[in-house]
Amino acid sequence: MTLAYSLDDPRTARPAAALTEVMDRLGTKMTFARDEEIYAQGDDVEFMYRLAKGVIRTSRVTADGRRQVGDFYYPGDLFGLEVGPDHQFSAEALTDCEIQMVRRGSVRAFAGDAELDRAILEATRRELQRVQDHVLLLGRKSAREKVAAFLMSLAQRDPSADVELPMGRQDMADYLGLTIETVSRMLTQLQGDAIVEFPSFRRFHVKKWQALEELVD
Amino acid sequence: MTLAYSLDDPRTARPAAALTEVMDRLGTKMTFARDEEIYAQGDDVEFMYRLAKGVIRTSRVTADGRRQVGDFYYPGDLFGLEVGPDHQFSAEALTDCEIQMVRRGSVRAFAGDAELDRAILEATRRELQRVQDHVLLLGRKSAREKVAAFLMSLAQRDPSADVELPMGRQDMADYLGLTIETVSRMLTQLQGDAIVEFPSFRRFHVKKWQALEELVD
DNA sequence: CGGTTAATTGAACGCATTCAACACGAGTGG
DNA sequence: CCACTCGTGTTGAATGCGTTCAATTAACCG
Repeated sequence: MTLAYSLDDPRTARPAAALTEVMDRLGTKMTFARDEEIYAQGDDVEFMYRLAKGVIRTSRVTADGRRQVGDFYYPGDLFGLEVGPDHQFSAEALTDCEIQMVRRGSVRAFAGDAELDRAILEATRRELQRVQDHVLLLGRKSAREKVAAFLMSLAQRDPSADVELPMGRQDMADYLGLTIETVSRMLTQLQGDAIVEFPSFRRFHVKKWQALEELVD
Repeated sequence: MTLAYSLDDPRTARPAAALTEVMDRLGTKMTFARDEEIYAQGDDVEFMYRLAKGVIRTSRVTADGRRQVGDFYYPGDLFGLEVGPDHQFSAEALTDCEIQMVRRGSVRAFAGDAELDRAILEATRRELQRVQDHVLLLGRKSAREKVAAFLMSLAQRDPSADVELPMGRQDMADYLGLTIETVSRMLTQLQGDAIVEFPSFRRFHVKKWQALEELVD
């Protein structure tokens, strides 16, 4: 039932079965290497994408070179759902990726299926909600809270003991509206307070969930 | 044709005819007085709304009282398109308003009309794009640039010589992720540079479009 | 091992905030 | 018409958070 689906946490929700199925049938699976670009800012919007393996990042760059990371996408996530005609964001593979791609036109032609349209709408709505949370984070949170919220969201996605950070500090900074130095300082600070622990640069685990939650909202 | 429609500037685009028509047929027109609440954060998502007259603001407040304004809506705009089950934002009338309201269920029942679903999807997509622009503004722009971008967007909406500001300084600040004092300082600064002029607190016009554009991107 | 990139740390700076005082405008009543 | 008040906006001075610039350290990879 589609309604119950919409109640899910937008961070972890998965696209509706109808959509997944159609994409598998009509689309192509492609692989991208680490740091490869999937589409560029300004490209025509031609495809819909579902990430099967790996992690990707969307970002946009202003005329004078400032970069804003839109979001990070994990296996199961749809991305590239832009208004078009051309991409406002670029998408790059953070790790080696497998991506199911399907032409928009193919999906549209196959439609008439109201359930399919609904699934795309649901995916767009979840995207909207995530972006709105991002707005709150950028507009009204301190550096410490931003970094805490970011680690929290990763830890929620990946419930394993040790959470992997597929992105570097610069990506985190550009997502959070901070500099790498500030991100780094906040990470060591959170570690100093024994709230999280970093066995290596790209790996951490939460030690005090409650303290982290209090920082986040 | 729906495709051409999606190419429009999301700030000024209007909902597709199909949707407008259905909302008029099935909905009710209600009036709200200045400062009245249309729905509250946490309320069930029951309706879709189209603003007929006036200006409204959506906002959300964190547990510790920090406020983030989501957006401002003008006549013709759809709002309240949230993921549900309950509103993450509240909506308040900035001026006396007339609002066309229609139950989600009514729209859904009337559907089967693929065009209708498409129209809602389009509206959601435009909303998404606006929020994404908001992210860029909050994450990577200085106070001066934020205020300039805000005035710019208002001036584009309202092509008349004198643009009215339906919102107060606090609303602007909470939209831009700043304090009222900073907003005020930037306004006087932009006025000092003869880029804009304020004949009164709630009214301005652009004097140097080019200088303003350069500040915005 | 070096050589290279990424991350951390330190110190000085600057933009936006905070706290406080002041100005302005609208509304009310004498 | 003026005096008073209240809400809203502006301005000033001091503080502080995050940035900037620079140096150092750590990880990765041949």
